[in-house]
Amino acid sequence: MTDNGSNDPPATRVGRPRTRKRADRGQALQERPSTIRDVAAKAGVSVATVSRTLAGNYPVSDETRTRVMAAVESLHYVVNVHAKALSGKVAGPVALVLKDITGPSLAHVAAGVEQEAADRGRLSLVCATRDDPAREDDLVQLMREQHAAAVLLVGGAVLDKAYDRRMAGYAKALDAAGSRLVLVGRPALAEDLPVTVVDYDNHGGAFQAVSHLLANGHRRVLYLGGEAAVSSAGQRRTGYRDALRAHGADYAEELDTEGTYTRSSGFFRTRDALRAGVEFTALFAASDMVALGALAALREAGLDVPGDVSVVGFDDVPFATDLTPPLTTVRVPYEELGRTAVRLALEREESHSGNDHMVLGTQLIIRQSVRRLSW
Amino acid sequence: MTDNGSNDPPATRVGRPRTRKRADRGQALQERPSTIRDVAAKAGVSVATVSRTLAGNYPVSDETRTRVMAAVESLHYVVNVHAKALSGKVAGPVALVLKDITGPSLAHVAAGVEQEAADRGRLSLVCATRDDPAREDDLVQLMREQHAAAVLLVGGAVLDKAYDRRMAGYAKALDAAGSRLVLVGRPALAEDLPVTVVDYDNHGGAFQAVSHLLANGHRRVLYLGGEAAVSSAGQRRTGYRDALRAHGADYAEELDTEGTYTRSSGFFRTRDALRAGVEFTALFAASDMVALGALAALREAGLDVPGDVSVVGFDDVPFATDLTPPLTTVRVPYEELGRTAVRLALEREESHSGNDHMVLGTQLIIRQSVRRLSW
DNA sequence: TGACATAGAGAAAACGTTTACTGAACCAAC
DNA sequence: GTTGGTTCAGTAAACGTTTTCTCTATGTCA
Repeated sequence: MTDNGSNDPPATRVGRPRTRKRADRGQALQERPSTIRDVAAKAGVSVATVSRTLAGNYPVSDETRTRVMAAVESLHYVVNVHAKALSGKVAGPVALVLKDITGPSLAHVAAGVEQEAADRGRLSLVCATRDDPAREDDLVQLMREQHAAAVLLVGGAVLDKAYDRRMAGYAKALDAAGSRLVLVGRPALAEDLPVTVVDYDNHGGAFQAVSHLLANGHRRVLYLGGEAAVSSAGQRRTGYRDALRAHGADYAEELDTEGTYTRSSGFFRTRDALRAGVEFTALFAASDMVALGALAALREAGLDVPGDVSVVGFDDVPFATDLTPPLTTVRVPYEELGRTAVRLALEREESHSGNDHMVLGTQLIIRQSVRRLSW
Repeated sequence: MTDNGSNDPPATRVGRPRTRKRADRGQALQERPSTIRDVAAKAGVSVATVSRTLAGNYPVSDETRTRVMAAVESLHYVVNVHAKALSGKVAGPVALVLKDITGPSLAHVAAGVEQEAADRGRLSLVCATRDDPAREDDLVQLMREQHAAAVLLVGGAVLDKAYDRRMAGYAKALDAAGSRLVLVGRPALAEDLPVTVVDYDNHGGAFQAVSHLLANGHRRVLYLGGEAAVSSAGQRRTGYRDALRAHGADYAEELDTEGTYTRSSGFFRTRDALRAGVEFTALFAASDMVALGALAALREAGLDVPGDVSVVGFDDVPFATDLTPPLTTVRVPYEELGRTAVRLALEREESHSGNDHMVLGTQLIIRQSVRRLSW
């Protein structure tokens, strides 16, 4: 025994036994992916040299480079991102949290996000909450662990009393983990928090749409609005009311309906209004899906659009132009929305400053579902 | 100097200087996310204990647990996935590579993939190639580095001569990195390779559609097919031809057209056929987008559907039921396609065996765009 | 009371990279 | 000839976890 305190001197790390399970046959059967060490061994150089050769930011002799590359090739070596990330060389992904990627507008937001992220060398993670608010919590937590550079919560916020508090929690938690919360298509929060908000002009869009109808001589405009609890629905409704007021048109309770942003809601509300004998010459649907349902109900009732009733939608879904008649609607720059969200978040990550709140404009697309009323 | 070979004994790791840049003010300003070590220090325990407390798979005294949890809470600690992955505790994500998430069918595949992946505790990465075949190479390479459990190449394969070779390369490269290539909505490869293929019955769908038209008395069916190079287009075209032959109907060159799966291609091909005086009482569009264009062209020509011309589409896009008239079309189980792809790949990852090739059936959805021809 | 299991905790190896230090070899300049 | 700068390569620390050993204390059972 020496006077060495412990019973065994810690073996130097160099010779540590690699427990690699090599397939004995030539078959690439269940072989564990090769590491930079394997490459180094095969090329007869150190791991540092391999790393530097691959990074290409350090002088390496031609001869060494050739040997390393050959080894990489023959071993099918591919760098392990986790190890790379651990030593601080990998930028975090962009995480997209939405209700359901299947909706036409959300898909466009997703496309914009993916594009901008890819252009900036980031990966995109997407997760659907499927309308389960509890899942939003889980997903934010998950993305925090993933060290996402930005976590985008897109659309469909239900503004209950806990909403602001919940978002504040997300913002702080994500900030502490080094990532940024981005609210897309949701209103800004009251409190001053580490959060980026990219929204679009719901009020203005509705105002434009209704103004267009009023300018065409309509006085009684049925409004098929969204649910009060959904953030965008409130703004669109206010846009509707403000437009009426601004043009001195009649407001009537019976014209101002509320329901979900779905086709069936549009269908039944329109049918109910017709059956109840509510009078209207035009109809503004708070989403194109709702407009779709309304068109079906009007058709069923034997009414012509725009002959008997004029219709304006909201969203400009891709097939709006293929409906009968082609639908006049409010275009929302969904793709731009996604792109902007990513851009703002990543710019802030780089420069630690920048714009935190942006509201994109909407545009009325005039097609053939509105008729000029002449008395 | 002692006889120690090196000039400095390597300091024991315990006391290594942590270069943590602590914000001096109370503000959580630019503070680096806290690690398990910080938690351990704050709780006055070892990192091992913290890890075990959080994993919950090892006995820990109540008192210790409380202290650890308090530290976790106050430091906003969140585990670092990269470190976790490095020590082998994280399952790889599912990677989805597609042309453009905006297309209605691809969005549904993506939704299916995301759902199945989430149900199995995996994340979903999505990347768009934007029709740039070179990007496919890059993305496969990227996903290999990400250690994705499965890499799904979805739809839109251009079958040039290099296609099989390219896929073979992907399959082998991914396999060597421990992940699985899955071809979704693409035909199987000739060679025996580590690849999973999930396709749907393009031939059968087209056969059904055309048979339906023939059964309704139509003899001359204009076919608006896809580009020969696209994998699904060839199969659908063969389905069209086989149905004609099976029912003893006429085949005519002028009826068998080729173009892209786009609305405008459908529009112009239909218009051209009408202008050229090609005779047909029915029309089969190889995609609903093409059908949309065809409907527009027919409307423009003052022809009624299905009064003058019957129309069948392919895909069953969500709004097919809202067209005028509601479109009879072939439904493809896109969501199921995505789910199955993920399922097969992950089952294979677990059990190292399982089904490698699956073809999902299609279904003819009869609506109101086909009229029975009576002579 | 001794043998032995068990609960609870710590030290340190291992995961696969990148990179800050070193160091050797070579060359140019004084 | 020393000095000093380049070029190229190796050693080992660092990244943040998990987990295998160890070890101590505290039982329990005969």
